[in-house]
Amino acid sequence: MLDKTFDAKTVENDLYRQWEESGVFAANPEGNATPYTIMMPPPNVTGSLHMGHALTFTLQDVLIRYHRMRGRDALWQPGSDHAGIATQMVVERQLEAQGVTRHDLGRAGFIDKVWEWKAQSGGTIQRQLRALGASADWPRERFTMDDGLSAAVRRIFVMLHRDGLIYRDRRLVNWDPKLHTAISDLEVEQRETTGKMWYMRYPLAEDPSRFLVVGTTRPETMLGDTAVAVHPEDERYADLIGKTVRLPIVGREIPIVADDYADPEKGSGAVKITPAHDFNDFEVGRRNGLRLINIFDLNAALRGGPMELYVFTPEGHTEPLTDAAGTPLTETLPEAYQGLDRFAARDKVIAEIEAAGLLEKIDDNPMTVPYGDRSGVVIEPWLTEQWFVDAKELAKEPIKAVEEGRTRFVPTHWENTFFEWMRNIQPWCISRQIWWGHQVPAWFGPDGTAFVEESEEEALAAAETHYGKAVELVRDPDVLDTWFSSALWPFSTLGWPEQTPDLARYYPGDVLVTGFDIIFFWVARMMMFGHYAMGDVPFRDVYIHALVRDAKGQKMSKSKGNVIDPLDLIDQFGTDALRFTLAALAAQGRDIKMSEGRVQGSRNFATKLWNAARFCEMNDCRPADGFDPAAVKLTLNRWIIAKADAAAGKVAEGLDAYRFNDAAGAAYAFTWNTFCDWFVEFAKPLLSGEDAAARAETQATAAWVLGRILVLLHPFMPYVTEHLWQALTQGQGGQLIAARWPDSGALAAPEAEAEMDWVVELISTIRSVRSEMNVPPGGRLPLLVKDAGADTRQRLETHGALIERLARLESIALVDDAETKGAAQMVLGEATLLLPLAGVIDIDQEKARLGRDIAAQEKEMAKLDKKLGNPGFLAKAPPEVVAEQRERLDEATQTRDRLSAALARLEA
RNA sequence: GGGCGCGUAGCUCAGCGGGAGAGCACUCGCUUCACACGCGAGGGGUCGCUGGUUCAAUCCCAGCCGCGCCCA
Repeated sequence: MLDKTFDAKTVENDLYRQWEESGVFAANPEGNATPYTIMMPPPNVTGSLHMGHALTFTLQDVLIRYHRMRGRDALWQPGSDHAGIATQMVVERQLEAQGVTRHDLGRAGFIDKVWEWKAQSGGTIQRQLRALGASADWPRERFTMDDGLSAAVRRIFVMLHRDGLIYRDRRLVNWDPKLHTAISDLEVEQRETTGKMWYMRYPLAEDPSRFLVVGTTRPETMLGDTAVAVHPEDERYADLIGKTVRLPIVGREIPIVADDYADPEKGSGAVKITPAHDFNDFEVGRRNGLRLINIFDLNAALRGGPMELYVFTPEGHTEPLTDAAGTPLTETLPEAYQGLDRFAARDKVIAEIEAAGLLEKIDDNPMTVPYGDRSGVVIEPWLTEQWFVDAKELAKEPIKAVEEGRTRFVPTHWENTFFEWMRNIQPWCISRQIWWGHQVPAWFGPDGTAFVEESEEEALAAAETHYGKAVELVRDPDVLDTWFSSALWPFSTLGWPEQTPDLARYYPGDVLVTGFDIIFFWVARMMMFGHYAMGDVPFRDVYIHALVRDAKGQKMSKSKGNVIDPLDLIDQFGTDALRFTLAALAAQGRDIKMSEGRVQGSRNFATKLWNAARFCEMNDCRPADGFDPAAVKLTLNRWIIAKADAAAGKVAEGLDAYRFNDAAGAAYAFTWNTFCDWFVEFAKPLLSGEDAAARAETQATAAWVLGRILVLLHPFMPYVTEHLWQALTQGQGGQLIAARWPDSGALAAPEAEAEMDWVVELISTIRSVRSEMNVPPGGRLPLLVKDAGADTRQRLETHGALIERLARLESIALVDDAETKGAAQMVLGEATLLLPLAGVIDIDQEKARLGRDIAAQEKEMAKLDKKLGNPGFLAKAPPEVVAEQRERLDEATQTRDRLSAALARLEA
């Protein structure tokens, strides 16, 4: 016997272990079934489960469980990524607590520490995923730093390099002065602030009494200015183009150039150009052949010693500027500035400019400032040599694939975001100046020539060929962006570069499920590398889900203190409740506002289901051997079977279209509002009645429908459904997770449906009037039915017992002409229902009620009359629509007439 | 400034060319033999505003107002 409520805590762990140990999560590469593949977006190894994870992994698990039940060979590939910067920071912080730096340990020693840390703390999220019920193929779990995946990184790096799609270049990168590494554009957060615009006067070299006023938000960079730009059509400055100004403080003579970048409307119309410290200025420098001077060191402090000068090559790259003898040319900053932090330098520059009378004015200026998303410090555009991926070239195939629908975004509007980014993509800086990650497979010879190979041996061999003798090589110390290895995930996890059977079978995946925030970081890059390495899309569909927010719609964040921990919700309401809530709220294109109340509602639903099962158990509703749902006799049973069949169709339709909310809603509505609210109540008289055949059929039907419900709800609520399945079949039904999802559509029964819908309406009508007339809930009344047609008579005959029970009637009688004095009257179809309420009924109240009903019908009639009186409507609307409106008018008219007759009788 | 999305019942949201829906909240009633994490009955909406297309607009189009996100 089942307990009174479902206690999630007592069953979840055991059931999960049972599933996992039975091997049902595993893909079956040897089988004949068509694969269904989802590559789990690998969570960060330092991560722990937050609400966003809970959503994304719930939806993936729903899909995986659904398709597994449909008979597909489901592969859900789990794993995690090594999160280069984040992990290195975590481990460094730990070391710091012991007073040790990574430099004390050395590179190899530090990396050992990271692996130690991973062994201890790296499995957190995998445990939490299990708590969430995630049915991933755990023995296949991969980590981006695994040997195989690392080999894949080296292989594709070498391939891309040979194809010229990876190259080394000296250009501006986003430099994080705290972490001492380059980061990609995507790792830079643009924050809105109100800064200042300082206007400085630069004296003309040939006439120091004349000035050019330049505006800047970063005065300290003036130390690296190599030009001033004005707009070519700006008449104010036309005569100055080609002349030079003398840079204050430094004394450098720099040209005045004409470039569209200078906006005549903005400030003075003249703009200082610092090509080594601003992305826009870099482009101006390239167009105008300007010099570059890198004035900052890796801490973004002003440099001490001599600073090299660079120039642009005709190809747009940069190279050191040398004298005729090939000796690099340098400059040195004024001594007072050397070693100053960038912000201290700013103050000093302004003070000195002001003291020299060269400060024109200072304005407030709304602007965006770049911050490192990991370090939180202001990012410095910095001139340095890095490895880049030619993203523009690699983007071509993915763009085509989306244009041609070979990869489909759901909802489709994310295509725009994807196209927008992919068509304007910049070179991707992939090298990082940290230790934890895949070290760049490049070795440098004595003259700086790079040998890019998969191993040191190959590099040495290549170098020997190149130099004609064996030489010593130094490996590039940098590592690759974590996303570089994550981009290989859809095929590296399947064994690539080996041509494994798994790779042939499970690539490409069916769907990638993720949030929009990593479309660029990850989705786009998987598509680039997938096409490059595999010649095909990495997945057919990309389902982009919403962000989970708090109940007020605010983004959850630790600093706001509004984070809801999914594990707390699981603890309070059970995993099924959390999962069902997330799925039911996952409507396309709208963010999810999570609140405890919603989860509580889902918990209540689980309890409702539990109690329905308990009812079945108490009434000996057990699955019958050889039960054929198409062969049942009783209308009631044919009706609920048809409804269950339709519900299965709706759930499947929802899931097939990634409409999780529709799917969850359909299962919920059928379970609660059809099965529990009506069928169970209808079944009661039969289950306790004398007719053994009817009882047996109803028991078997109830068990069958409950089984269907468990199947339909299993993807959403795996624990309670599995537990009930095994309890109700007493272990004879196997595991629900491995049960077959039903085909639907073959069990429709329109006549049974019409009949039972009529019964429902009859009971509802009587209940409504009882309530309105304040009939005591326990009081049983006789029901008189006037003008009943053949169908009505037959239906009353068939369902009399349950109508009496649910409408609380003492009897049902057919009458020709009834004593209506003191009776409440209702119209249902052709028949009029009378509830004699002599002594109870307030005649005036009843008249008013009938009057309201009549008015409502007449309002409807007026609306339909108007529509049907419109010649345009009759001429242009589809005939079936016109017919439907006519029918509705007829119905309303007849109902109105019967209500009027009832009113007349009351007044007689 | 560019792009995307959203304004429907008190709240959170479905619906998206032909009868305004759900959950929660609210009101009233209920020890009805599965369930008070429940049962029954209700109240509540010029479907942001203004135009247009259409026989017909909450739904399609345009503009406006308000809100959010992304990018510059």
